[in-house]
Amino acid sequence: MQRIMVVDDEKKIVQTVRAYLENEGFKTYAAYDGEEALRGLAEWDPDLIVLDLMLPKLSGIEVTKRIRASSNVPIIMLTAKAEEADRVVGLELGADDYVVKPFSPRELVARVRAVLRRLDESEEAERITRGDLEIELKTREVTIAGRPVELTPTEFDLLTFLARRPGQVFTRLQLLREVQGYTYDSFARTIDTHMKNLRRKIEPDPKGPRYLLTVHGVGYRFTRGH
Amino acid sequence: MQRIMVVDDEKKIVQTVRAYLENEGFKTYAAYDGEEALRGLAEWDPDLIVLDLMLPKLSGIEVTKRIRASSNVPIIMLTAKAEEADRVVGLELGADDYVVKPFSPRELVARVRAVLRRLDESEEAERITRGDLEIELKTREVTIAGRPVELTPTEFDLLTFLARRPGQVFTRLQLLREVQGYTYDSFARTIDTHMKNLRRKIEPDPKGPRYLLTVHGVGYRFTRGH
DNA sequence: TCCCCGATTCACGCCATCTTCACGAACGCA
DNA sequence: TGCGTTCGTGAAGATGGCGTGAATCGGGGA
Repeated sequence: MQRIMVVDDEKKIVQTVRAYLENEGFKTYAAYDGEEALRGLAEWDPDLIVLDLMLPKLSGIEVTKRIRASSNVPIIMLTAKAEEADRVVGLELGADDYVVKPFSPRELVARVRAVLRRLDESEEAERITRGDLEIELKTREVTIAGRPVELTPTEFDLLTFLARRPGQVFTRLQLLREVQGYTYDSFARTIDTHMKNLRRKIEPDPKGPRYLLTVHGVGYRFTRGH
Repeated sequence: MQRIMVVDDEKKIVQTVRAYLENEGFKTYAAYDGEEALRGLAEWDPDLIVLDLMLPKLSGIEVTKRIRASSNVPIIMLTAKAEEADRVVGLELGADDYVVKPFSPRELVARVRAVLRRLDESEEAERITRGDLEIELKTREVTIAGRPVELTPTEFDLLTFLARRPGQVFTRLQLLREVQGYTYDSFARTIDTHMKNLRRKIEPDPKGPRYLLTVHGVGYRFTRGH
């Protein structure tokens, strides 16, 4: 689960943003001024920081500068319309995106997802190899022990998502959200069917899966070891 | 790291554009009039120039003319709507693309990437051969099993883009952007029609395509292997 | 100005894929 | 071991993506 630190001196904003992020499956932390933000970075090691530009004690700009001295954690800035010049400075200092106040929490969530996704695409290879399983991302080709396997779009996305994070357990709802955008009014057990179909296609013995493991009472995960 | 020179007399624009480009991993330089631009070219040897049309001392047109006297560096022009005539002159003089003010910095960044990528590709091969299909890049001639095929400009660009990257899957939006420059509100399924027409022209059996393959739920790709 | 060609948009029918559902099997706790 | 819960599965139905022909748009040339 990805960890987001929200930094703003307006408690109400922090509260709202956190609520939305938590609701989307992120773990969140709060900081209410620049000093807390820097402590929070050291202590929590968040995967992304949502940072207000106007902060007591240390300004957002200053905080960004100090963060960048030691870390590449992605930063999304919250700015008021009037602070355009500062926004530019923020980008120069290495903020990854910004959102103008007043913003809709949904938009912020979308940006957070976008930045994290962009990052993790750019960081990672073009091929995932896990034992006999190979996933070629650019061509969306999958082979098992060299033999090509035909997957539907959803199957491919699901497999790729899990195989990127071996060992990590996801609930059906999390997987649903990953795989079919974020519509939460669907039937979680749809995932079961995709798993069945995936197993049929990639598991030598679908009854005793080597790759796609069930975690009873929780969800699924891709095998850790091999 | 690629080097971009930004030329505009409005400091604010230069500042914003540089921030965005830097943020995307480019190294940037600034010039605030035509003379500085020419000095900058000699001094910094940039990989691409973003050039405003309206400049003090030397106009953008004049600057372009002088640059082209000695260099093939790609140029992207910034123009106001009203300067349409000049834009045409600019393109005739060898600008590689233009962006109309007011523009979104993101769009400009996209154009920069596109021009650099295009360049990069054109420097490689002069002919693409894939099975019976031959694409002559300089003359834009296409033959299938030796028989010449008439393609429209868009069809040619689309086919070439895909054939350069066999196996790689692209969404309709990616293809649209490639083929018709950057447009934010177009209809992705336009690509379907181009595909249909292309298939009609180059596929022996358009119903069972050998070259241009559909990836259901994702987009299209040129066949890998054969 | 009109004409023509190519690009774009649109509507519709078909079919791959996704979703839902029901029921029996497997699991895990006491 | 017994029982409630969760999971696997096959099949049926709903969804939505794709191919296509045809209408419309738009720009360049006669």
